[in-house]
Amino acid sequence: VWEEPILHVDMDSFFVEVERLADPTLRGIPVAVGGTGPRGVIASASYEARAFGVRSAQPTAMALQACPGLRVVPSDHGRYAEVSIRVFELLRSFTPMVEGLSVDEAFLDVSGLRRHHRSPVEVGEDIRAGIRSELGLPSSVGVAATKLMAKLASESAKPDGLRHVPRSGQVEFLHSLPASVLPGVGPATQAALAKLGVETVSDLAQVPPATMERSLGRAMGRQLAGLAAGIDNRKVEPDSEAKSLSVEETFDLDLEGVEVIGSALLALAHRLSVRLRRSGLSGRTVTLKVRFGDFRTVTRSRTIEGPVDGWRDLSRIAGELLAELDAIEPVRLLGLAATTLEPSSRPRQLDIDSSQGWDRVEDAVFEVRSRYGERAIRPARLLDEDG
DNA sequence: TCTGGGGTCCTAGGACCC
DNA sequence: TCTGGGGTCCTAGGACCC
Repeated sequence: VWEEPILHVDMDSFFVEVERLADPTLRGIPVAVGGTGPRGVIASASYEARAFGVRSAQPTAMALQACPGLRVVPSDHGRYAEVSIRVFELLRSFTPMVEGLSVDEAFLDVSGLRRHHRSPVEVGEDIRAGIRSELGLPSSVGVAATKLMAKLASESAKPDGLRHVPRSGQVEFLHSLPASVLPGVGPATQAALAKLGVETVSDLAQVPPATMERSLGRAMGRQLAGLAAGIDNRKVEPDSEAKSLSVEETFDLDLEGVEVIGSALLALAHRLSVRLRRSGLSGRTVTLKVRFGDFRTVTRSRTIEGPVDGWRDLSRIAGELLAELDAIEPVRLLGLAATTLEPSSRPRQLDIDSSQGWDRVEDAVFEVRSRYGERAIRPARLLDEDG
């Protein structure tokens, strides 16, 4: 039986490397992928750019200050999604026990591969070689006994490397690290931990679990107490169903005026509807998100009896939720989410119903769009905006 | 330099039911 | 007349992750 059967596979600077496949002049220089507008942020930075302090989630303007020669490439998520599908196909050709964490990251349980491989490390090297030869992309792999250790191992293997953390050495490896490496420990939790005098994982291991639960909450306290002690029983769970679908947009300039805001909301409803229908899903809960000029952010949601996936319904509910807010200007961001998802059945109604005519129109519109692209047909209100 | 977009999970309060 | 405990659902906000 293999002692360390968990692999964490993580693509290196994924968006940047996909862009480099298409444009080799981007190799060997500081490059970042992200928003190029006035409010853009960096999504992925090359290692050459990281040497200048460029980081993901950093405002693009700030990245350019830090690294004046930086090439910033606008992101193309459709293409990254296509490459991601090929990466996951390759991973699943090794084992079905693949749990995706994002477009460029996955856990694998390779326990079942003992007949064909000498060790989990050999599986990891085969995976890296496959991603390199079939897709032309670099990746890093962590091999360990648990998810936590495998993830930390891949992190320390980057870029383009593999690290194996044997079960016997894992506590020592873990305790030397800052507490912020643990999953769920971000800025707020870090500050709470600092009040308890905790900086490293070994500090954390000294704190009584009851104290942790009191200052961090029940779930987080329990989880961290366990992880610090090296206990991580989380299994690799092959992919589960989506719980929400959402779209949002930050505008280059804050929106003012109900007409303008209404049009923007309609555009979002339309985008969300397309994504729901492509996924064959409908939502029973619609959530409107509004970020104001001062960055204050509020959400308003409504759960309804029958699920919706059409832009007319989404737009109407979003408009009603918007009307419930008193001061709505200026608007920096609008977002729309569908949750409490269920598969769309969309049975044909035989009786005459006021919604039927519109359902048929939406079906026809959907058909044309899926054949000619999203922009082929849009609500008339959107035409003067971008088309 | 000024803060993206797409997600997941947790908490807490209130409504409602048994 | 006053007071239960538990479970589920809904809403809003927040932390976190990539």
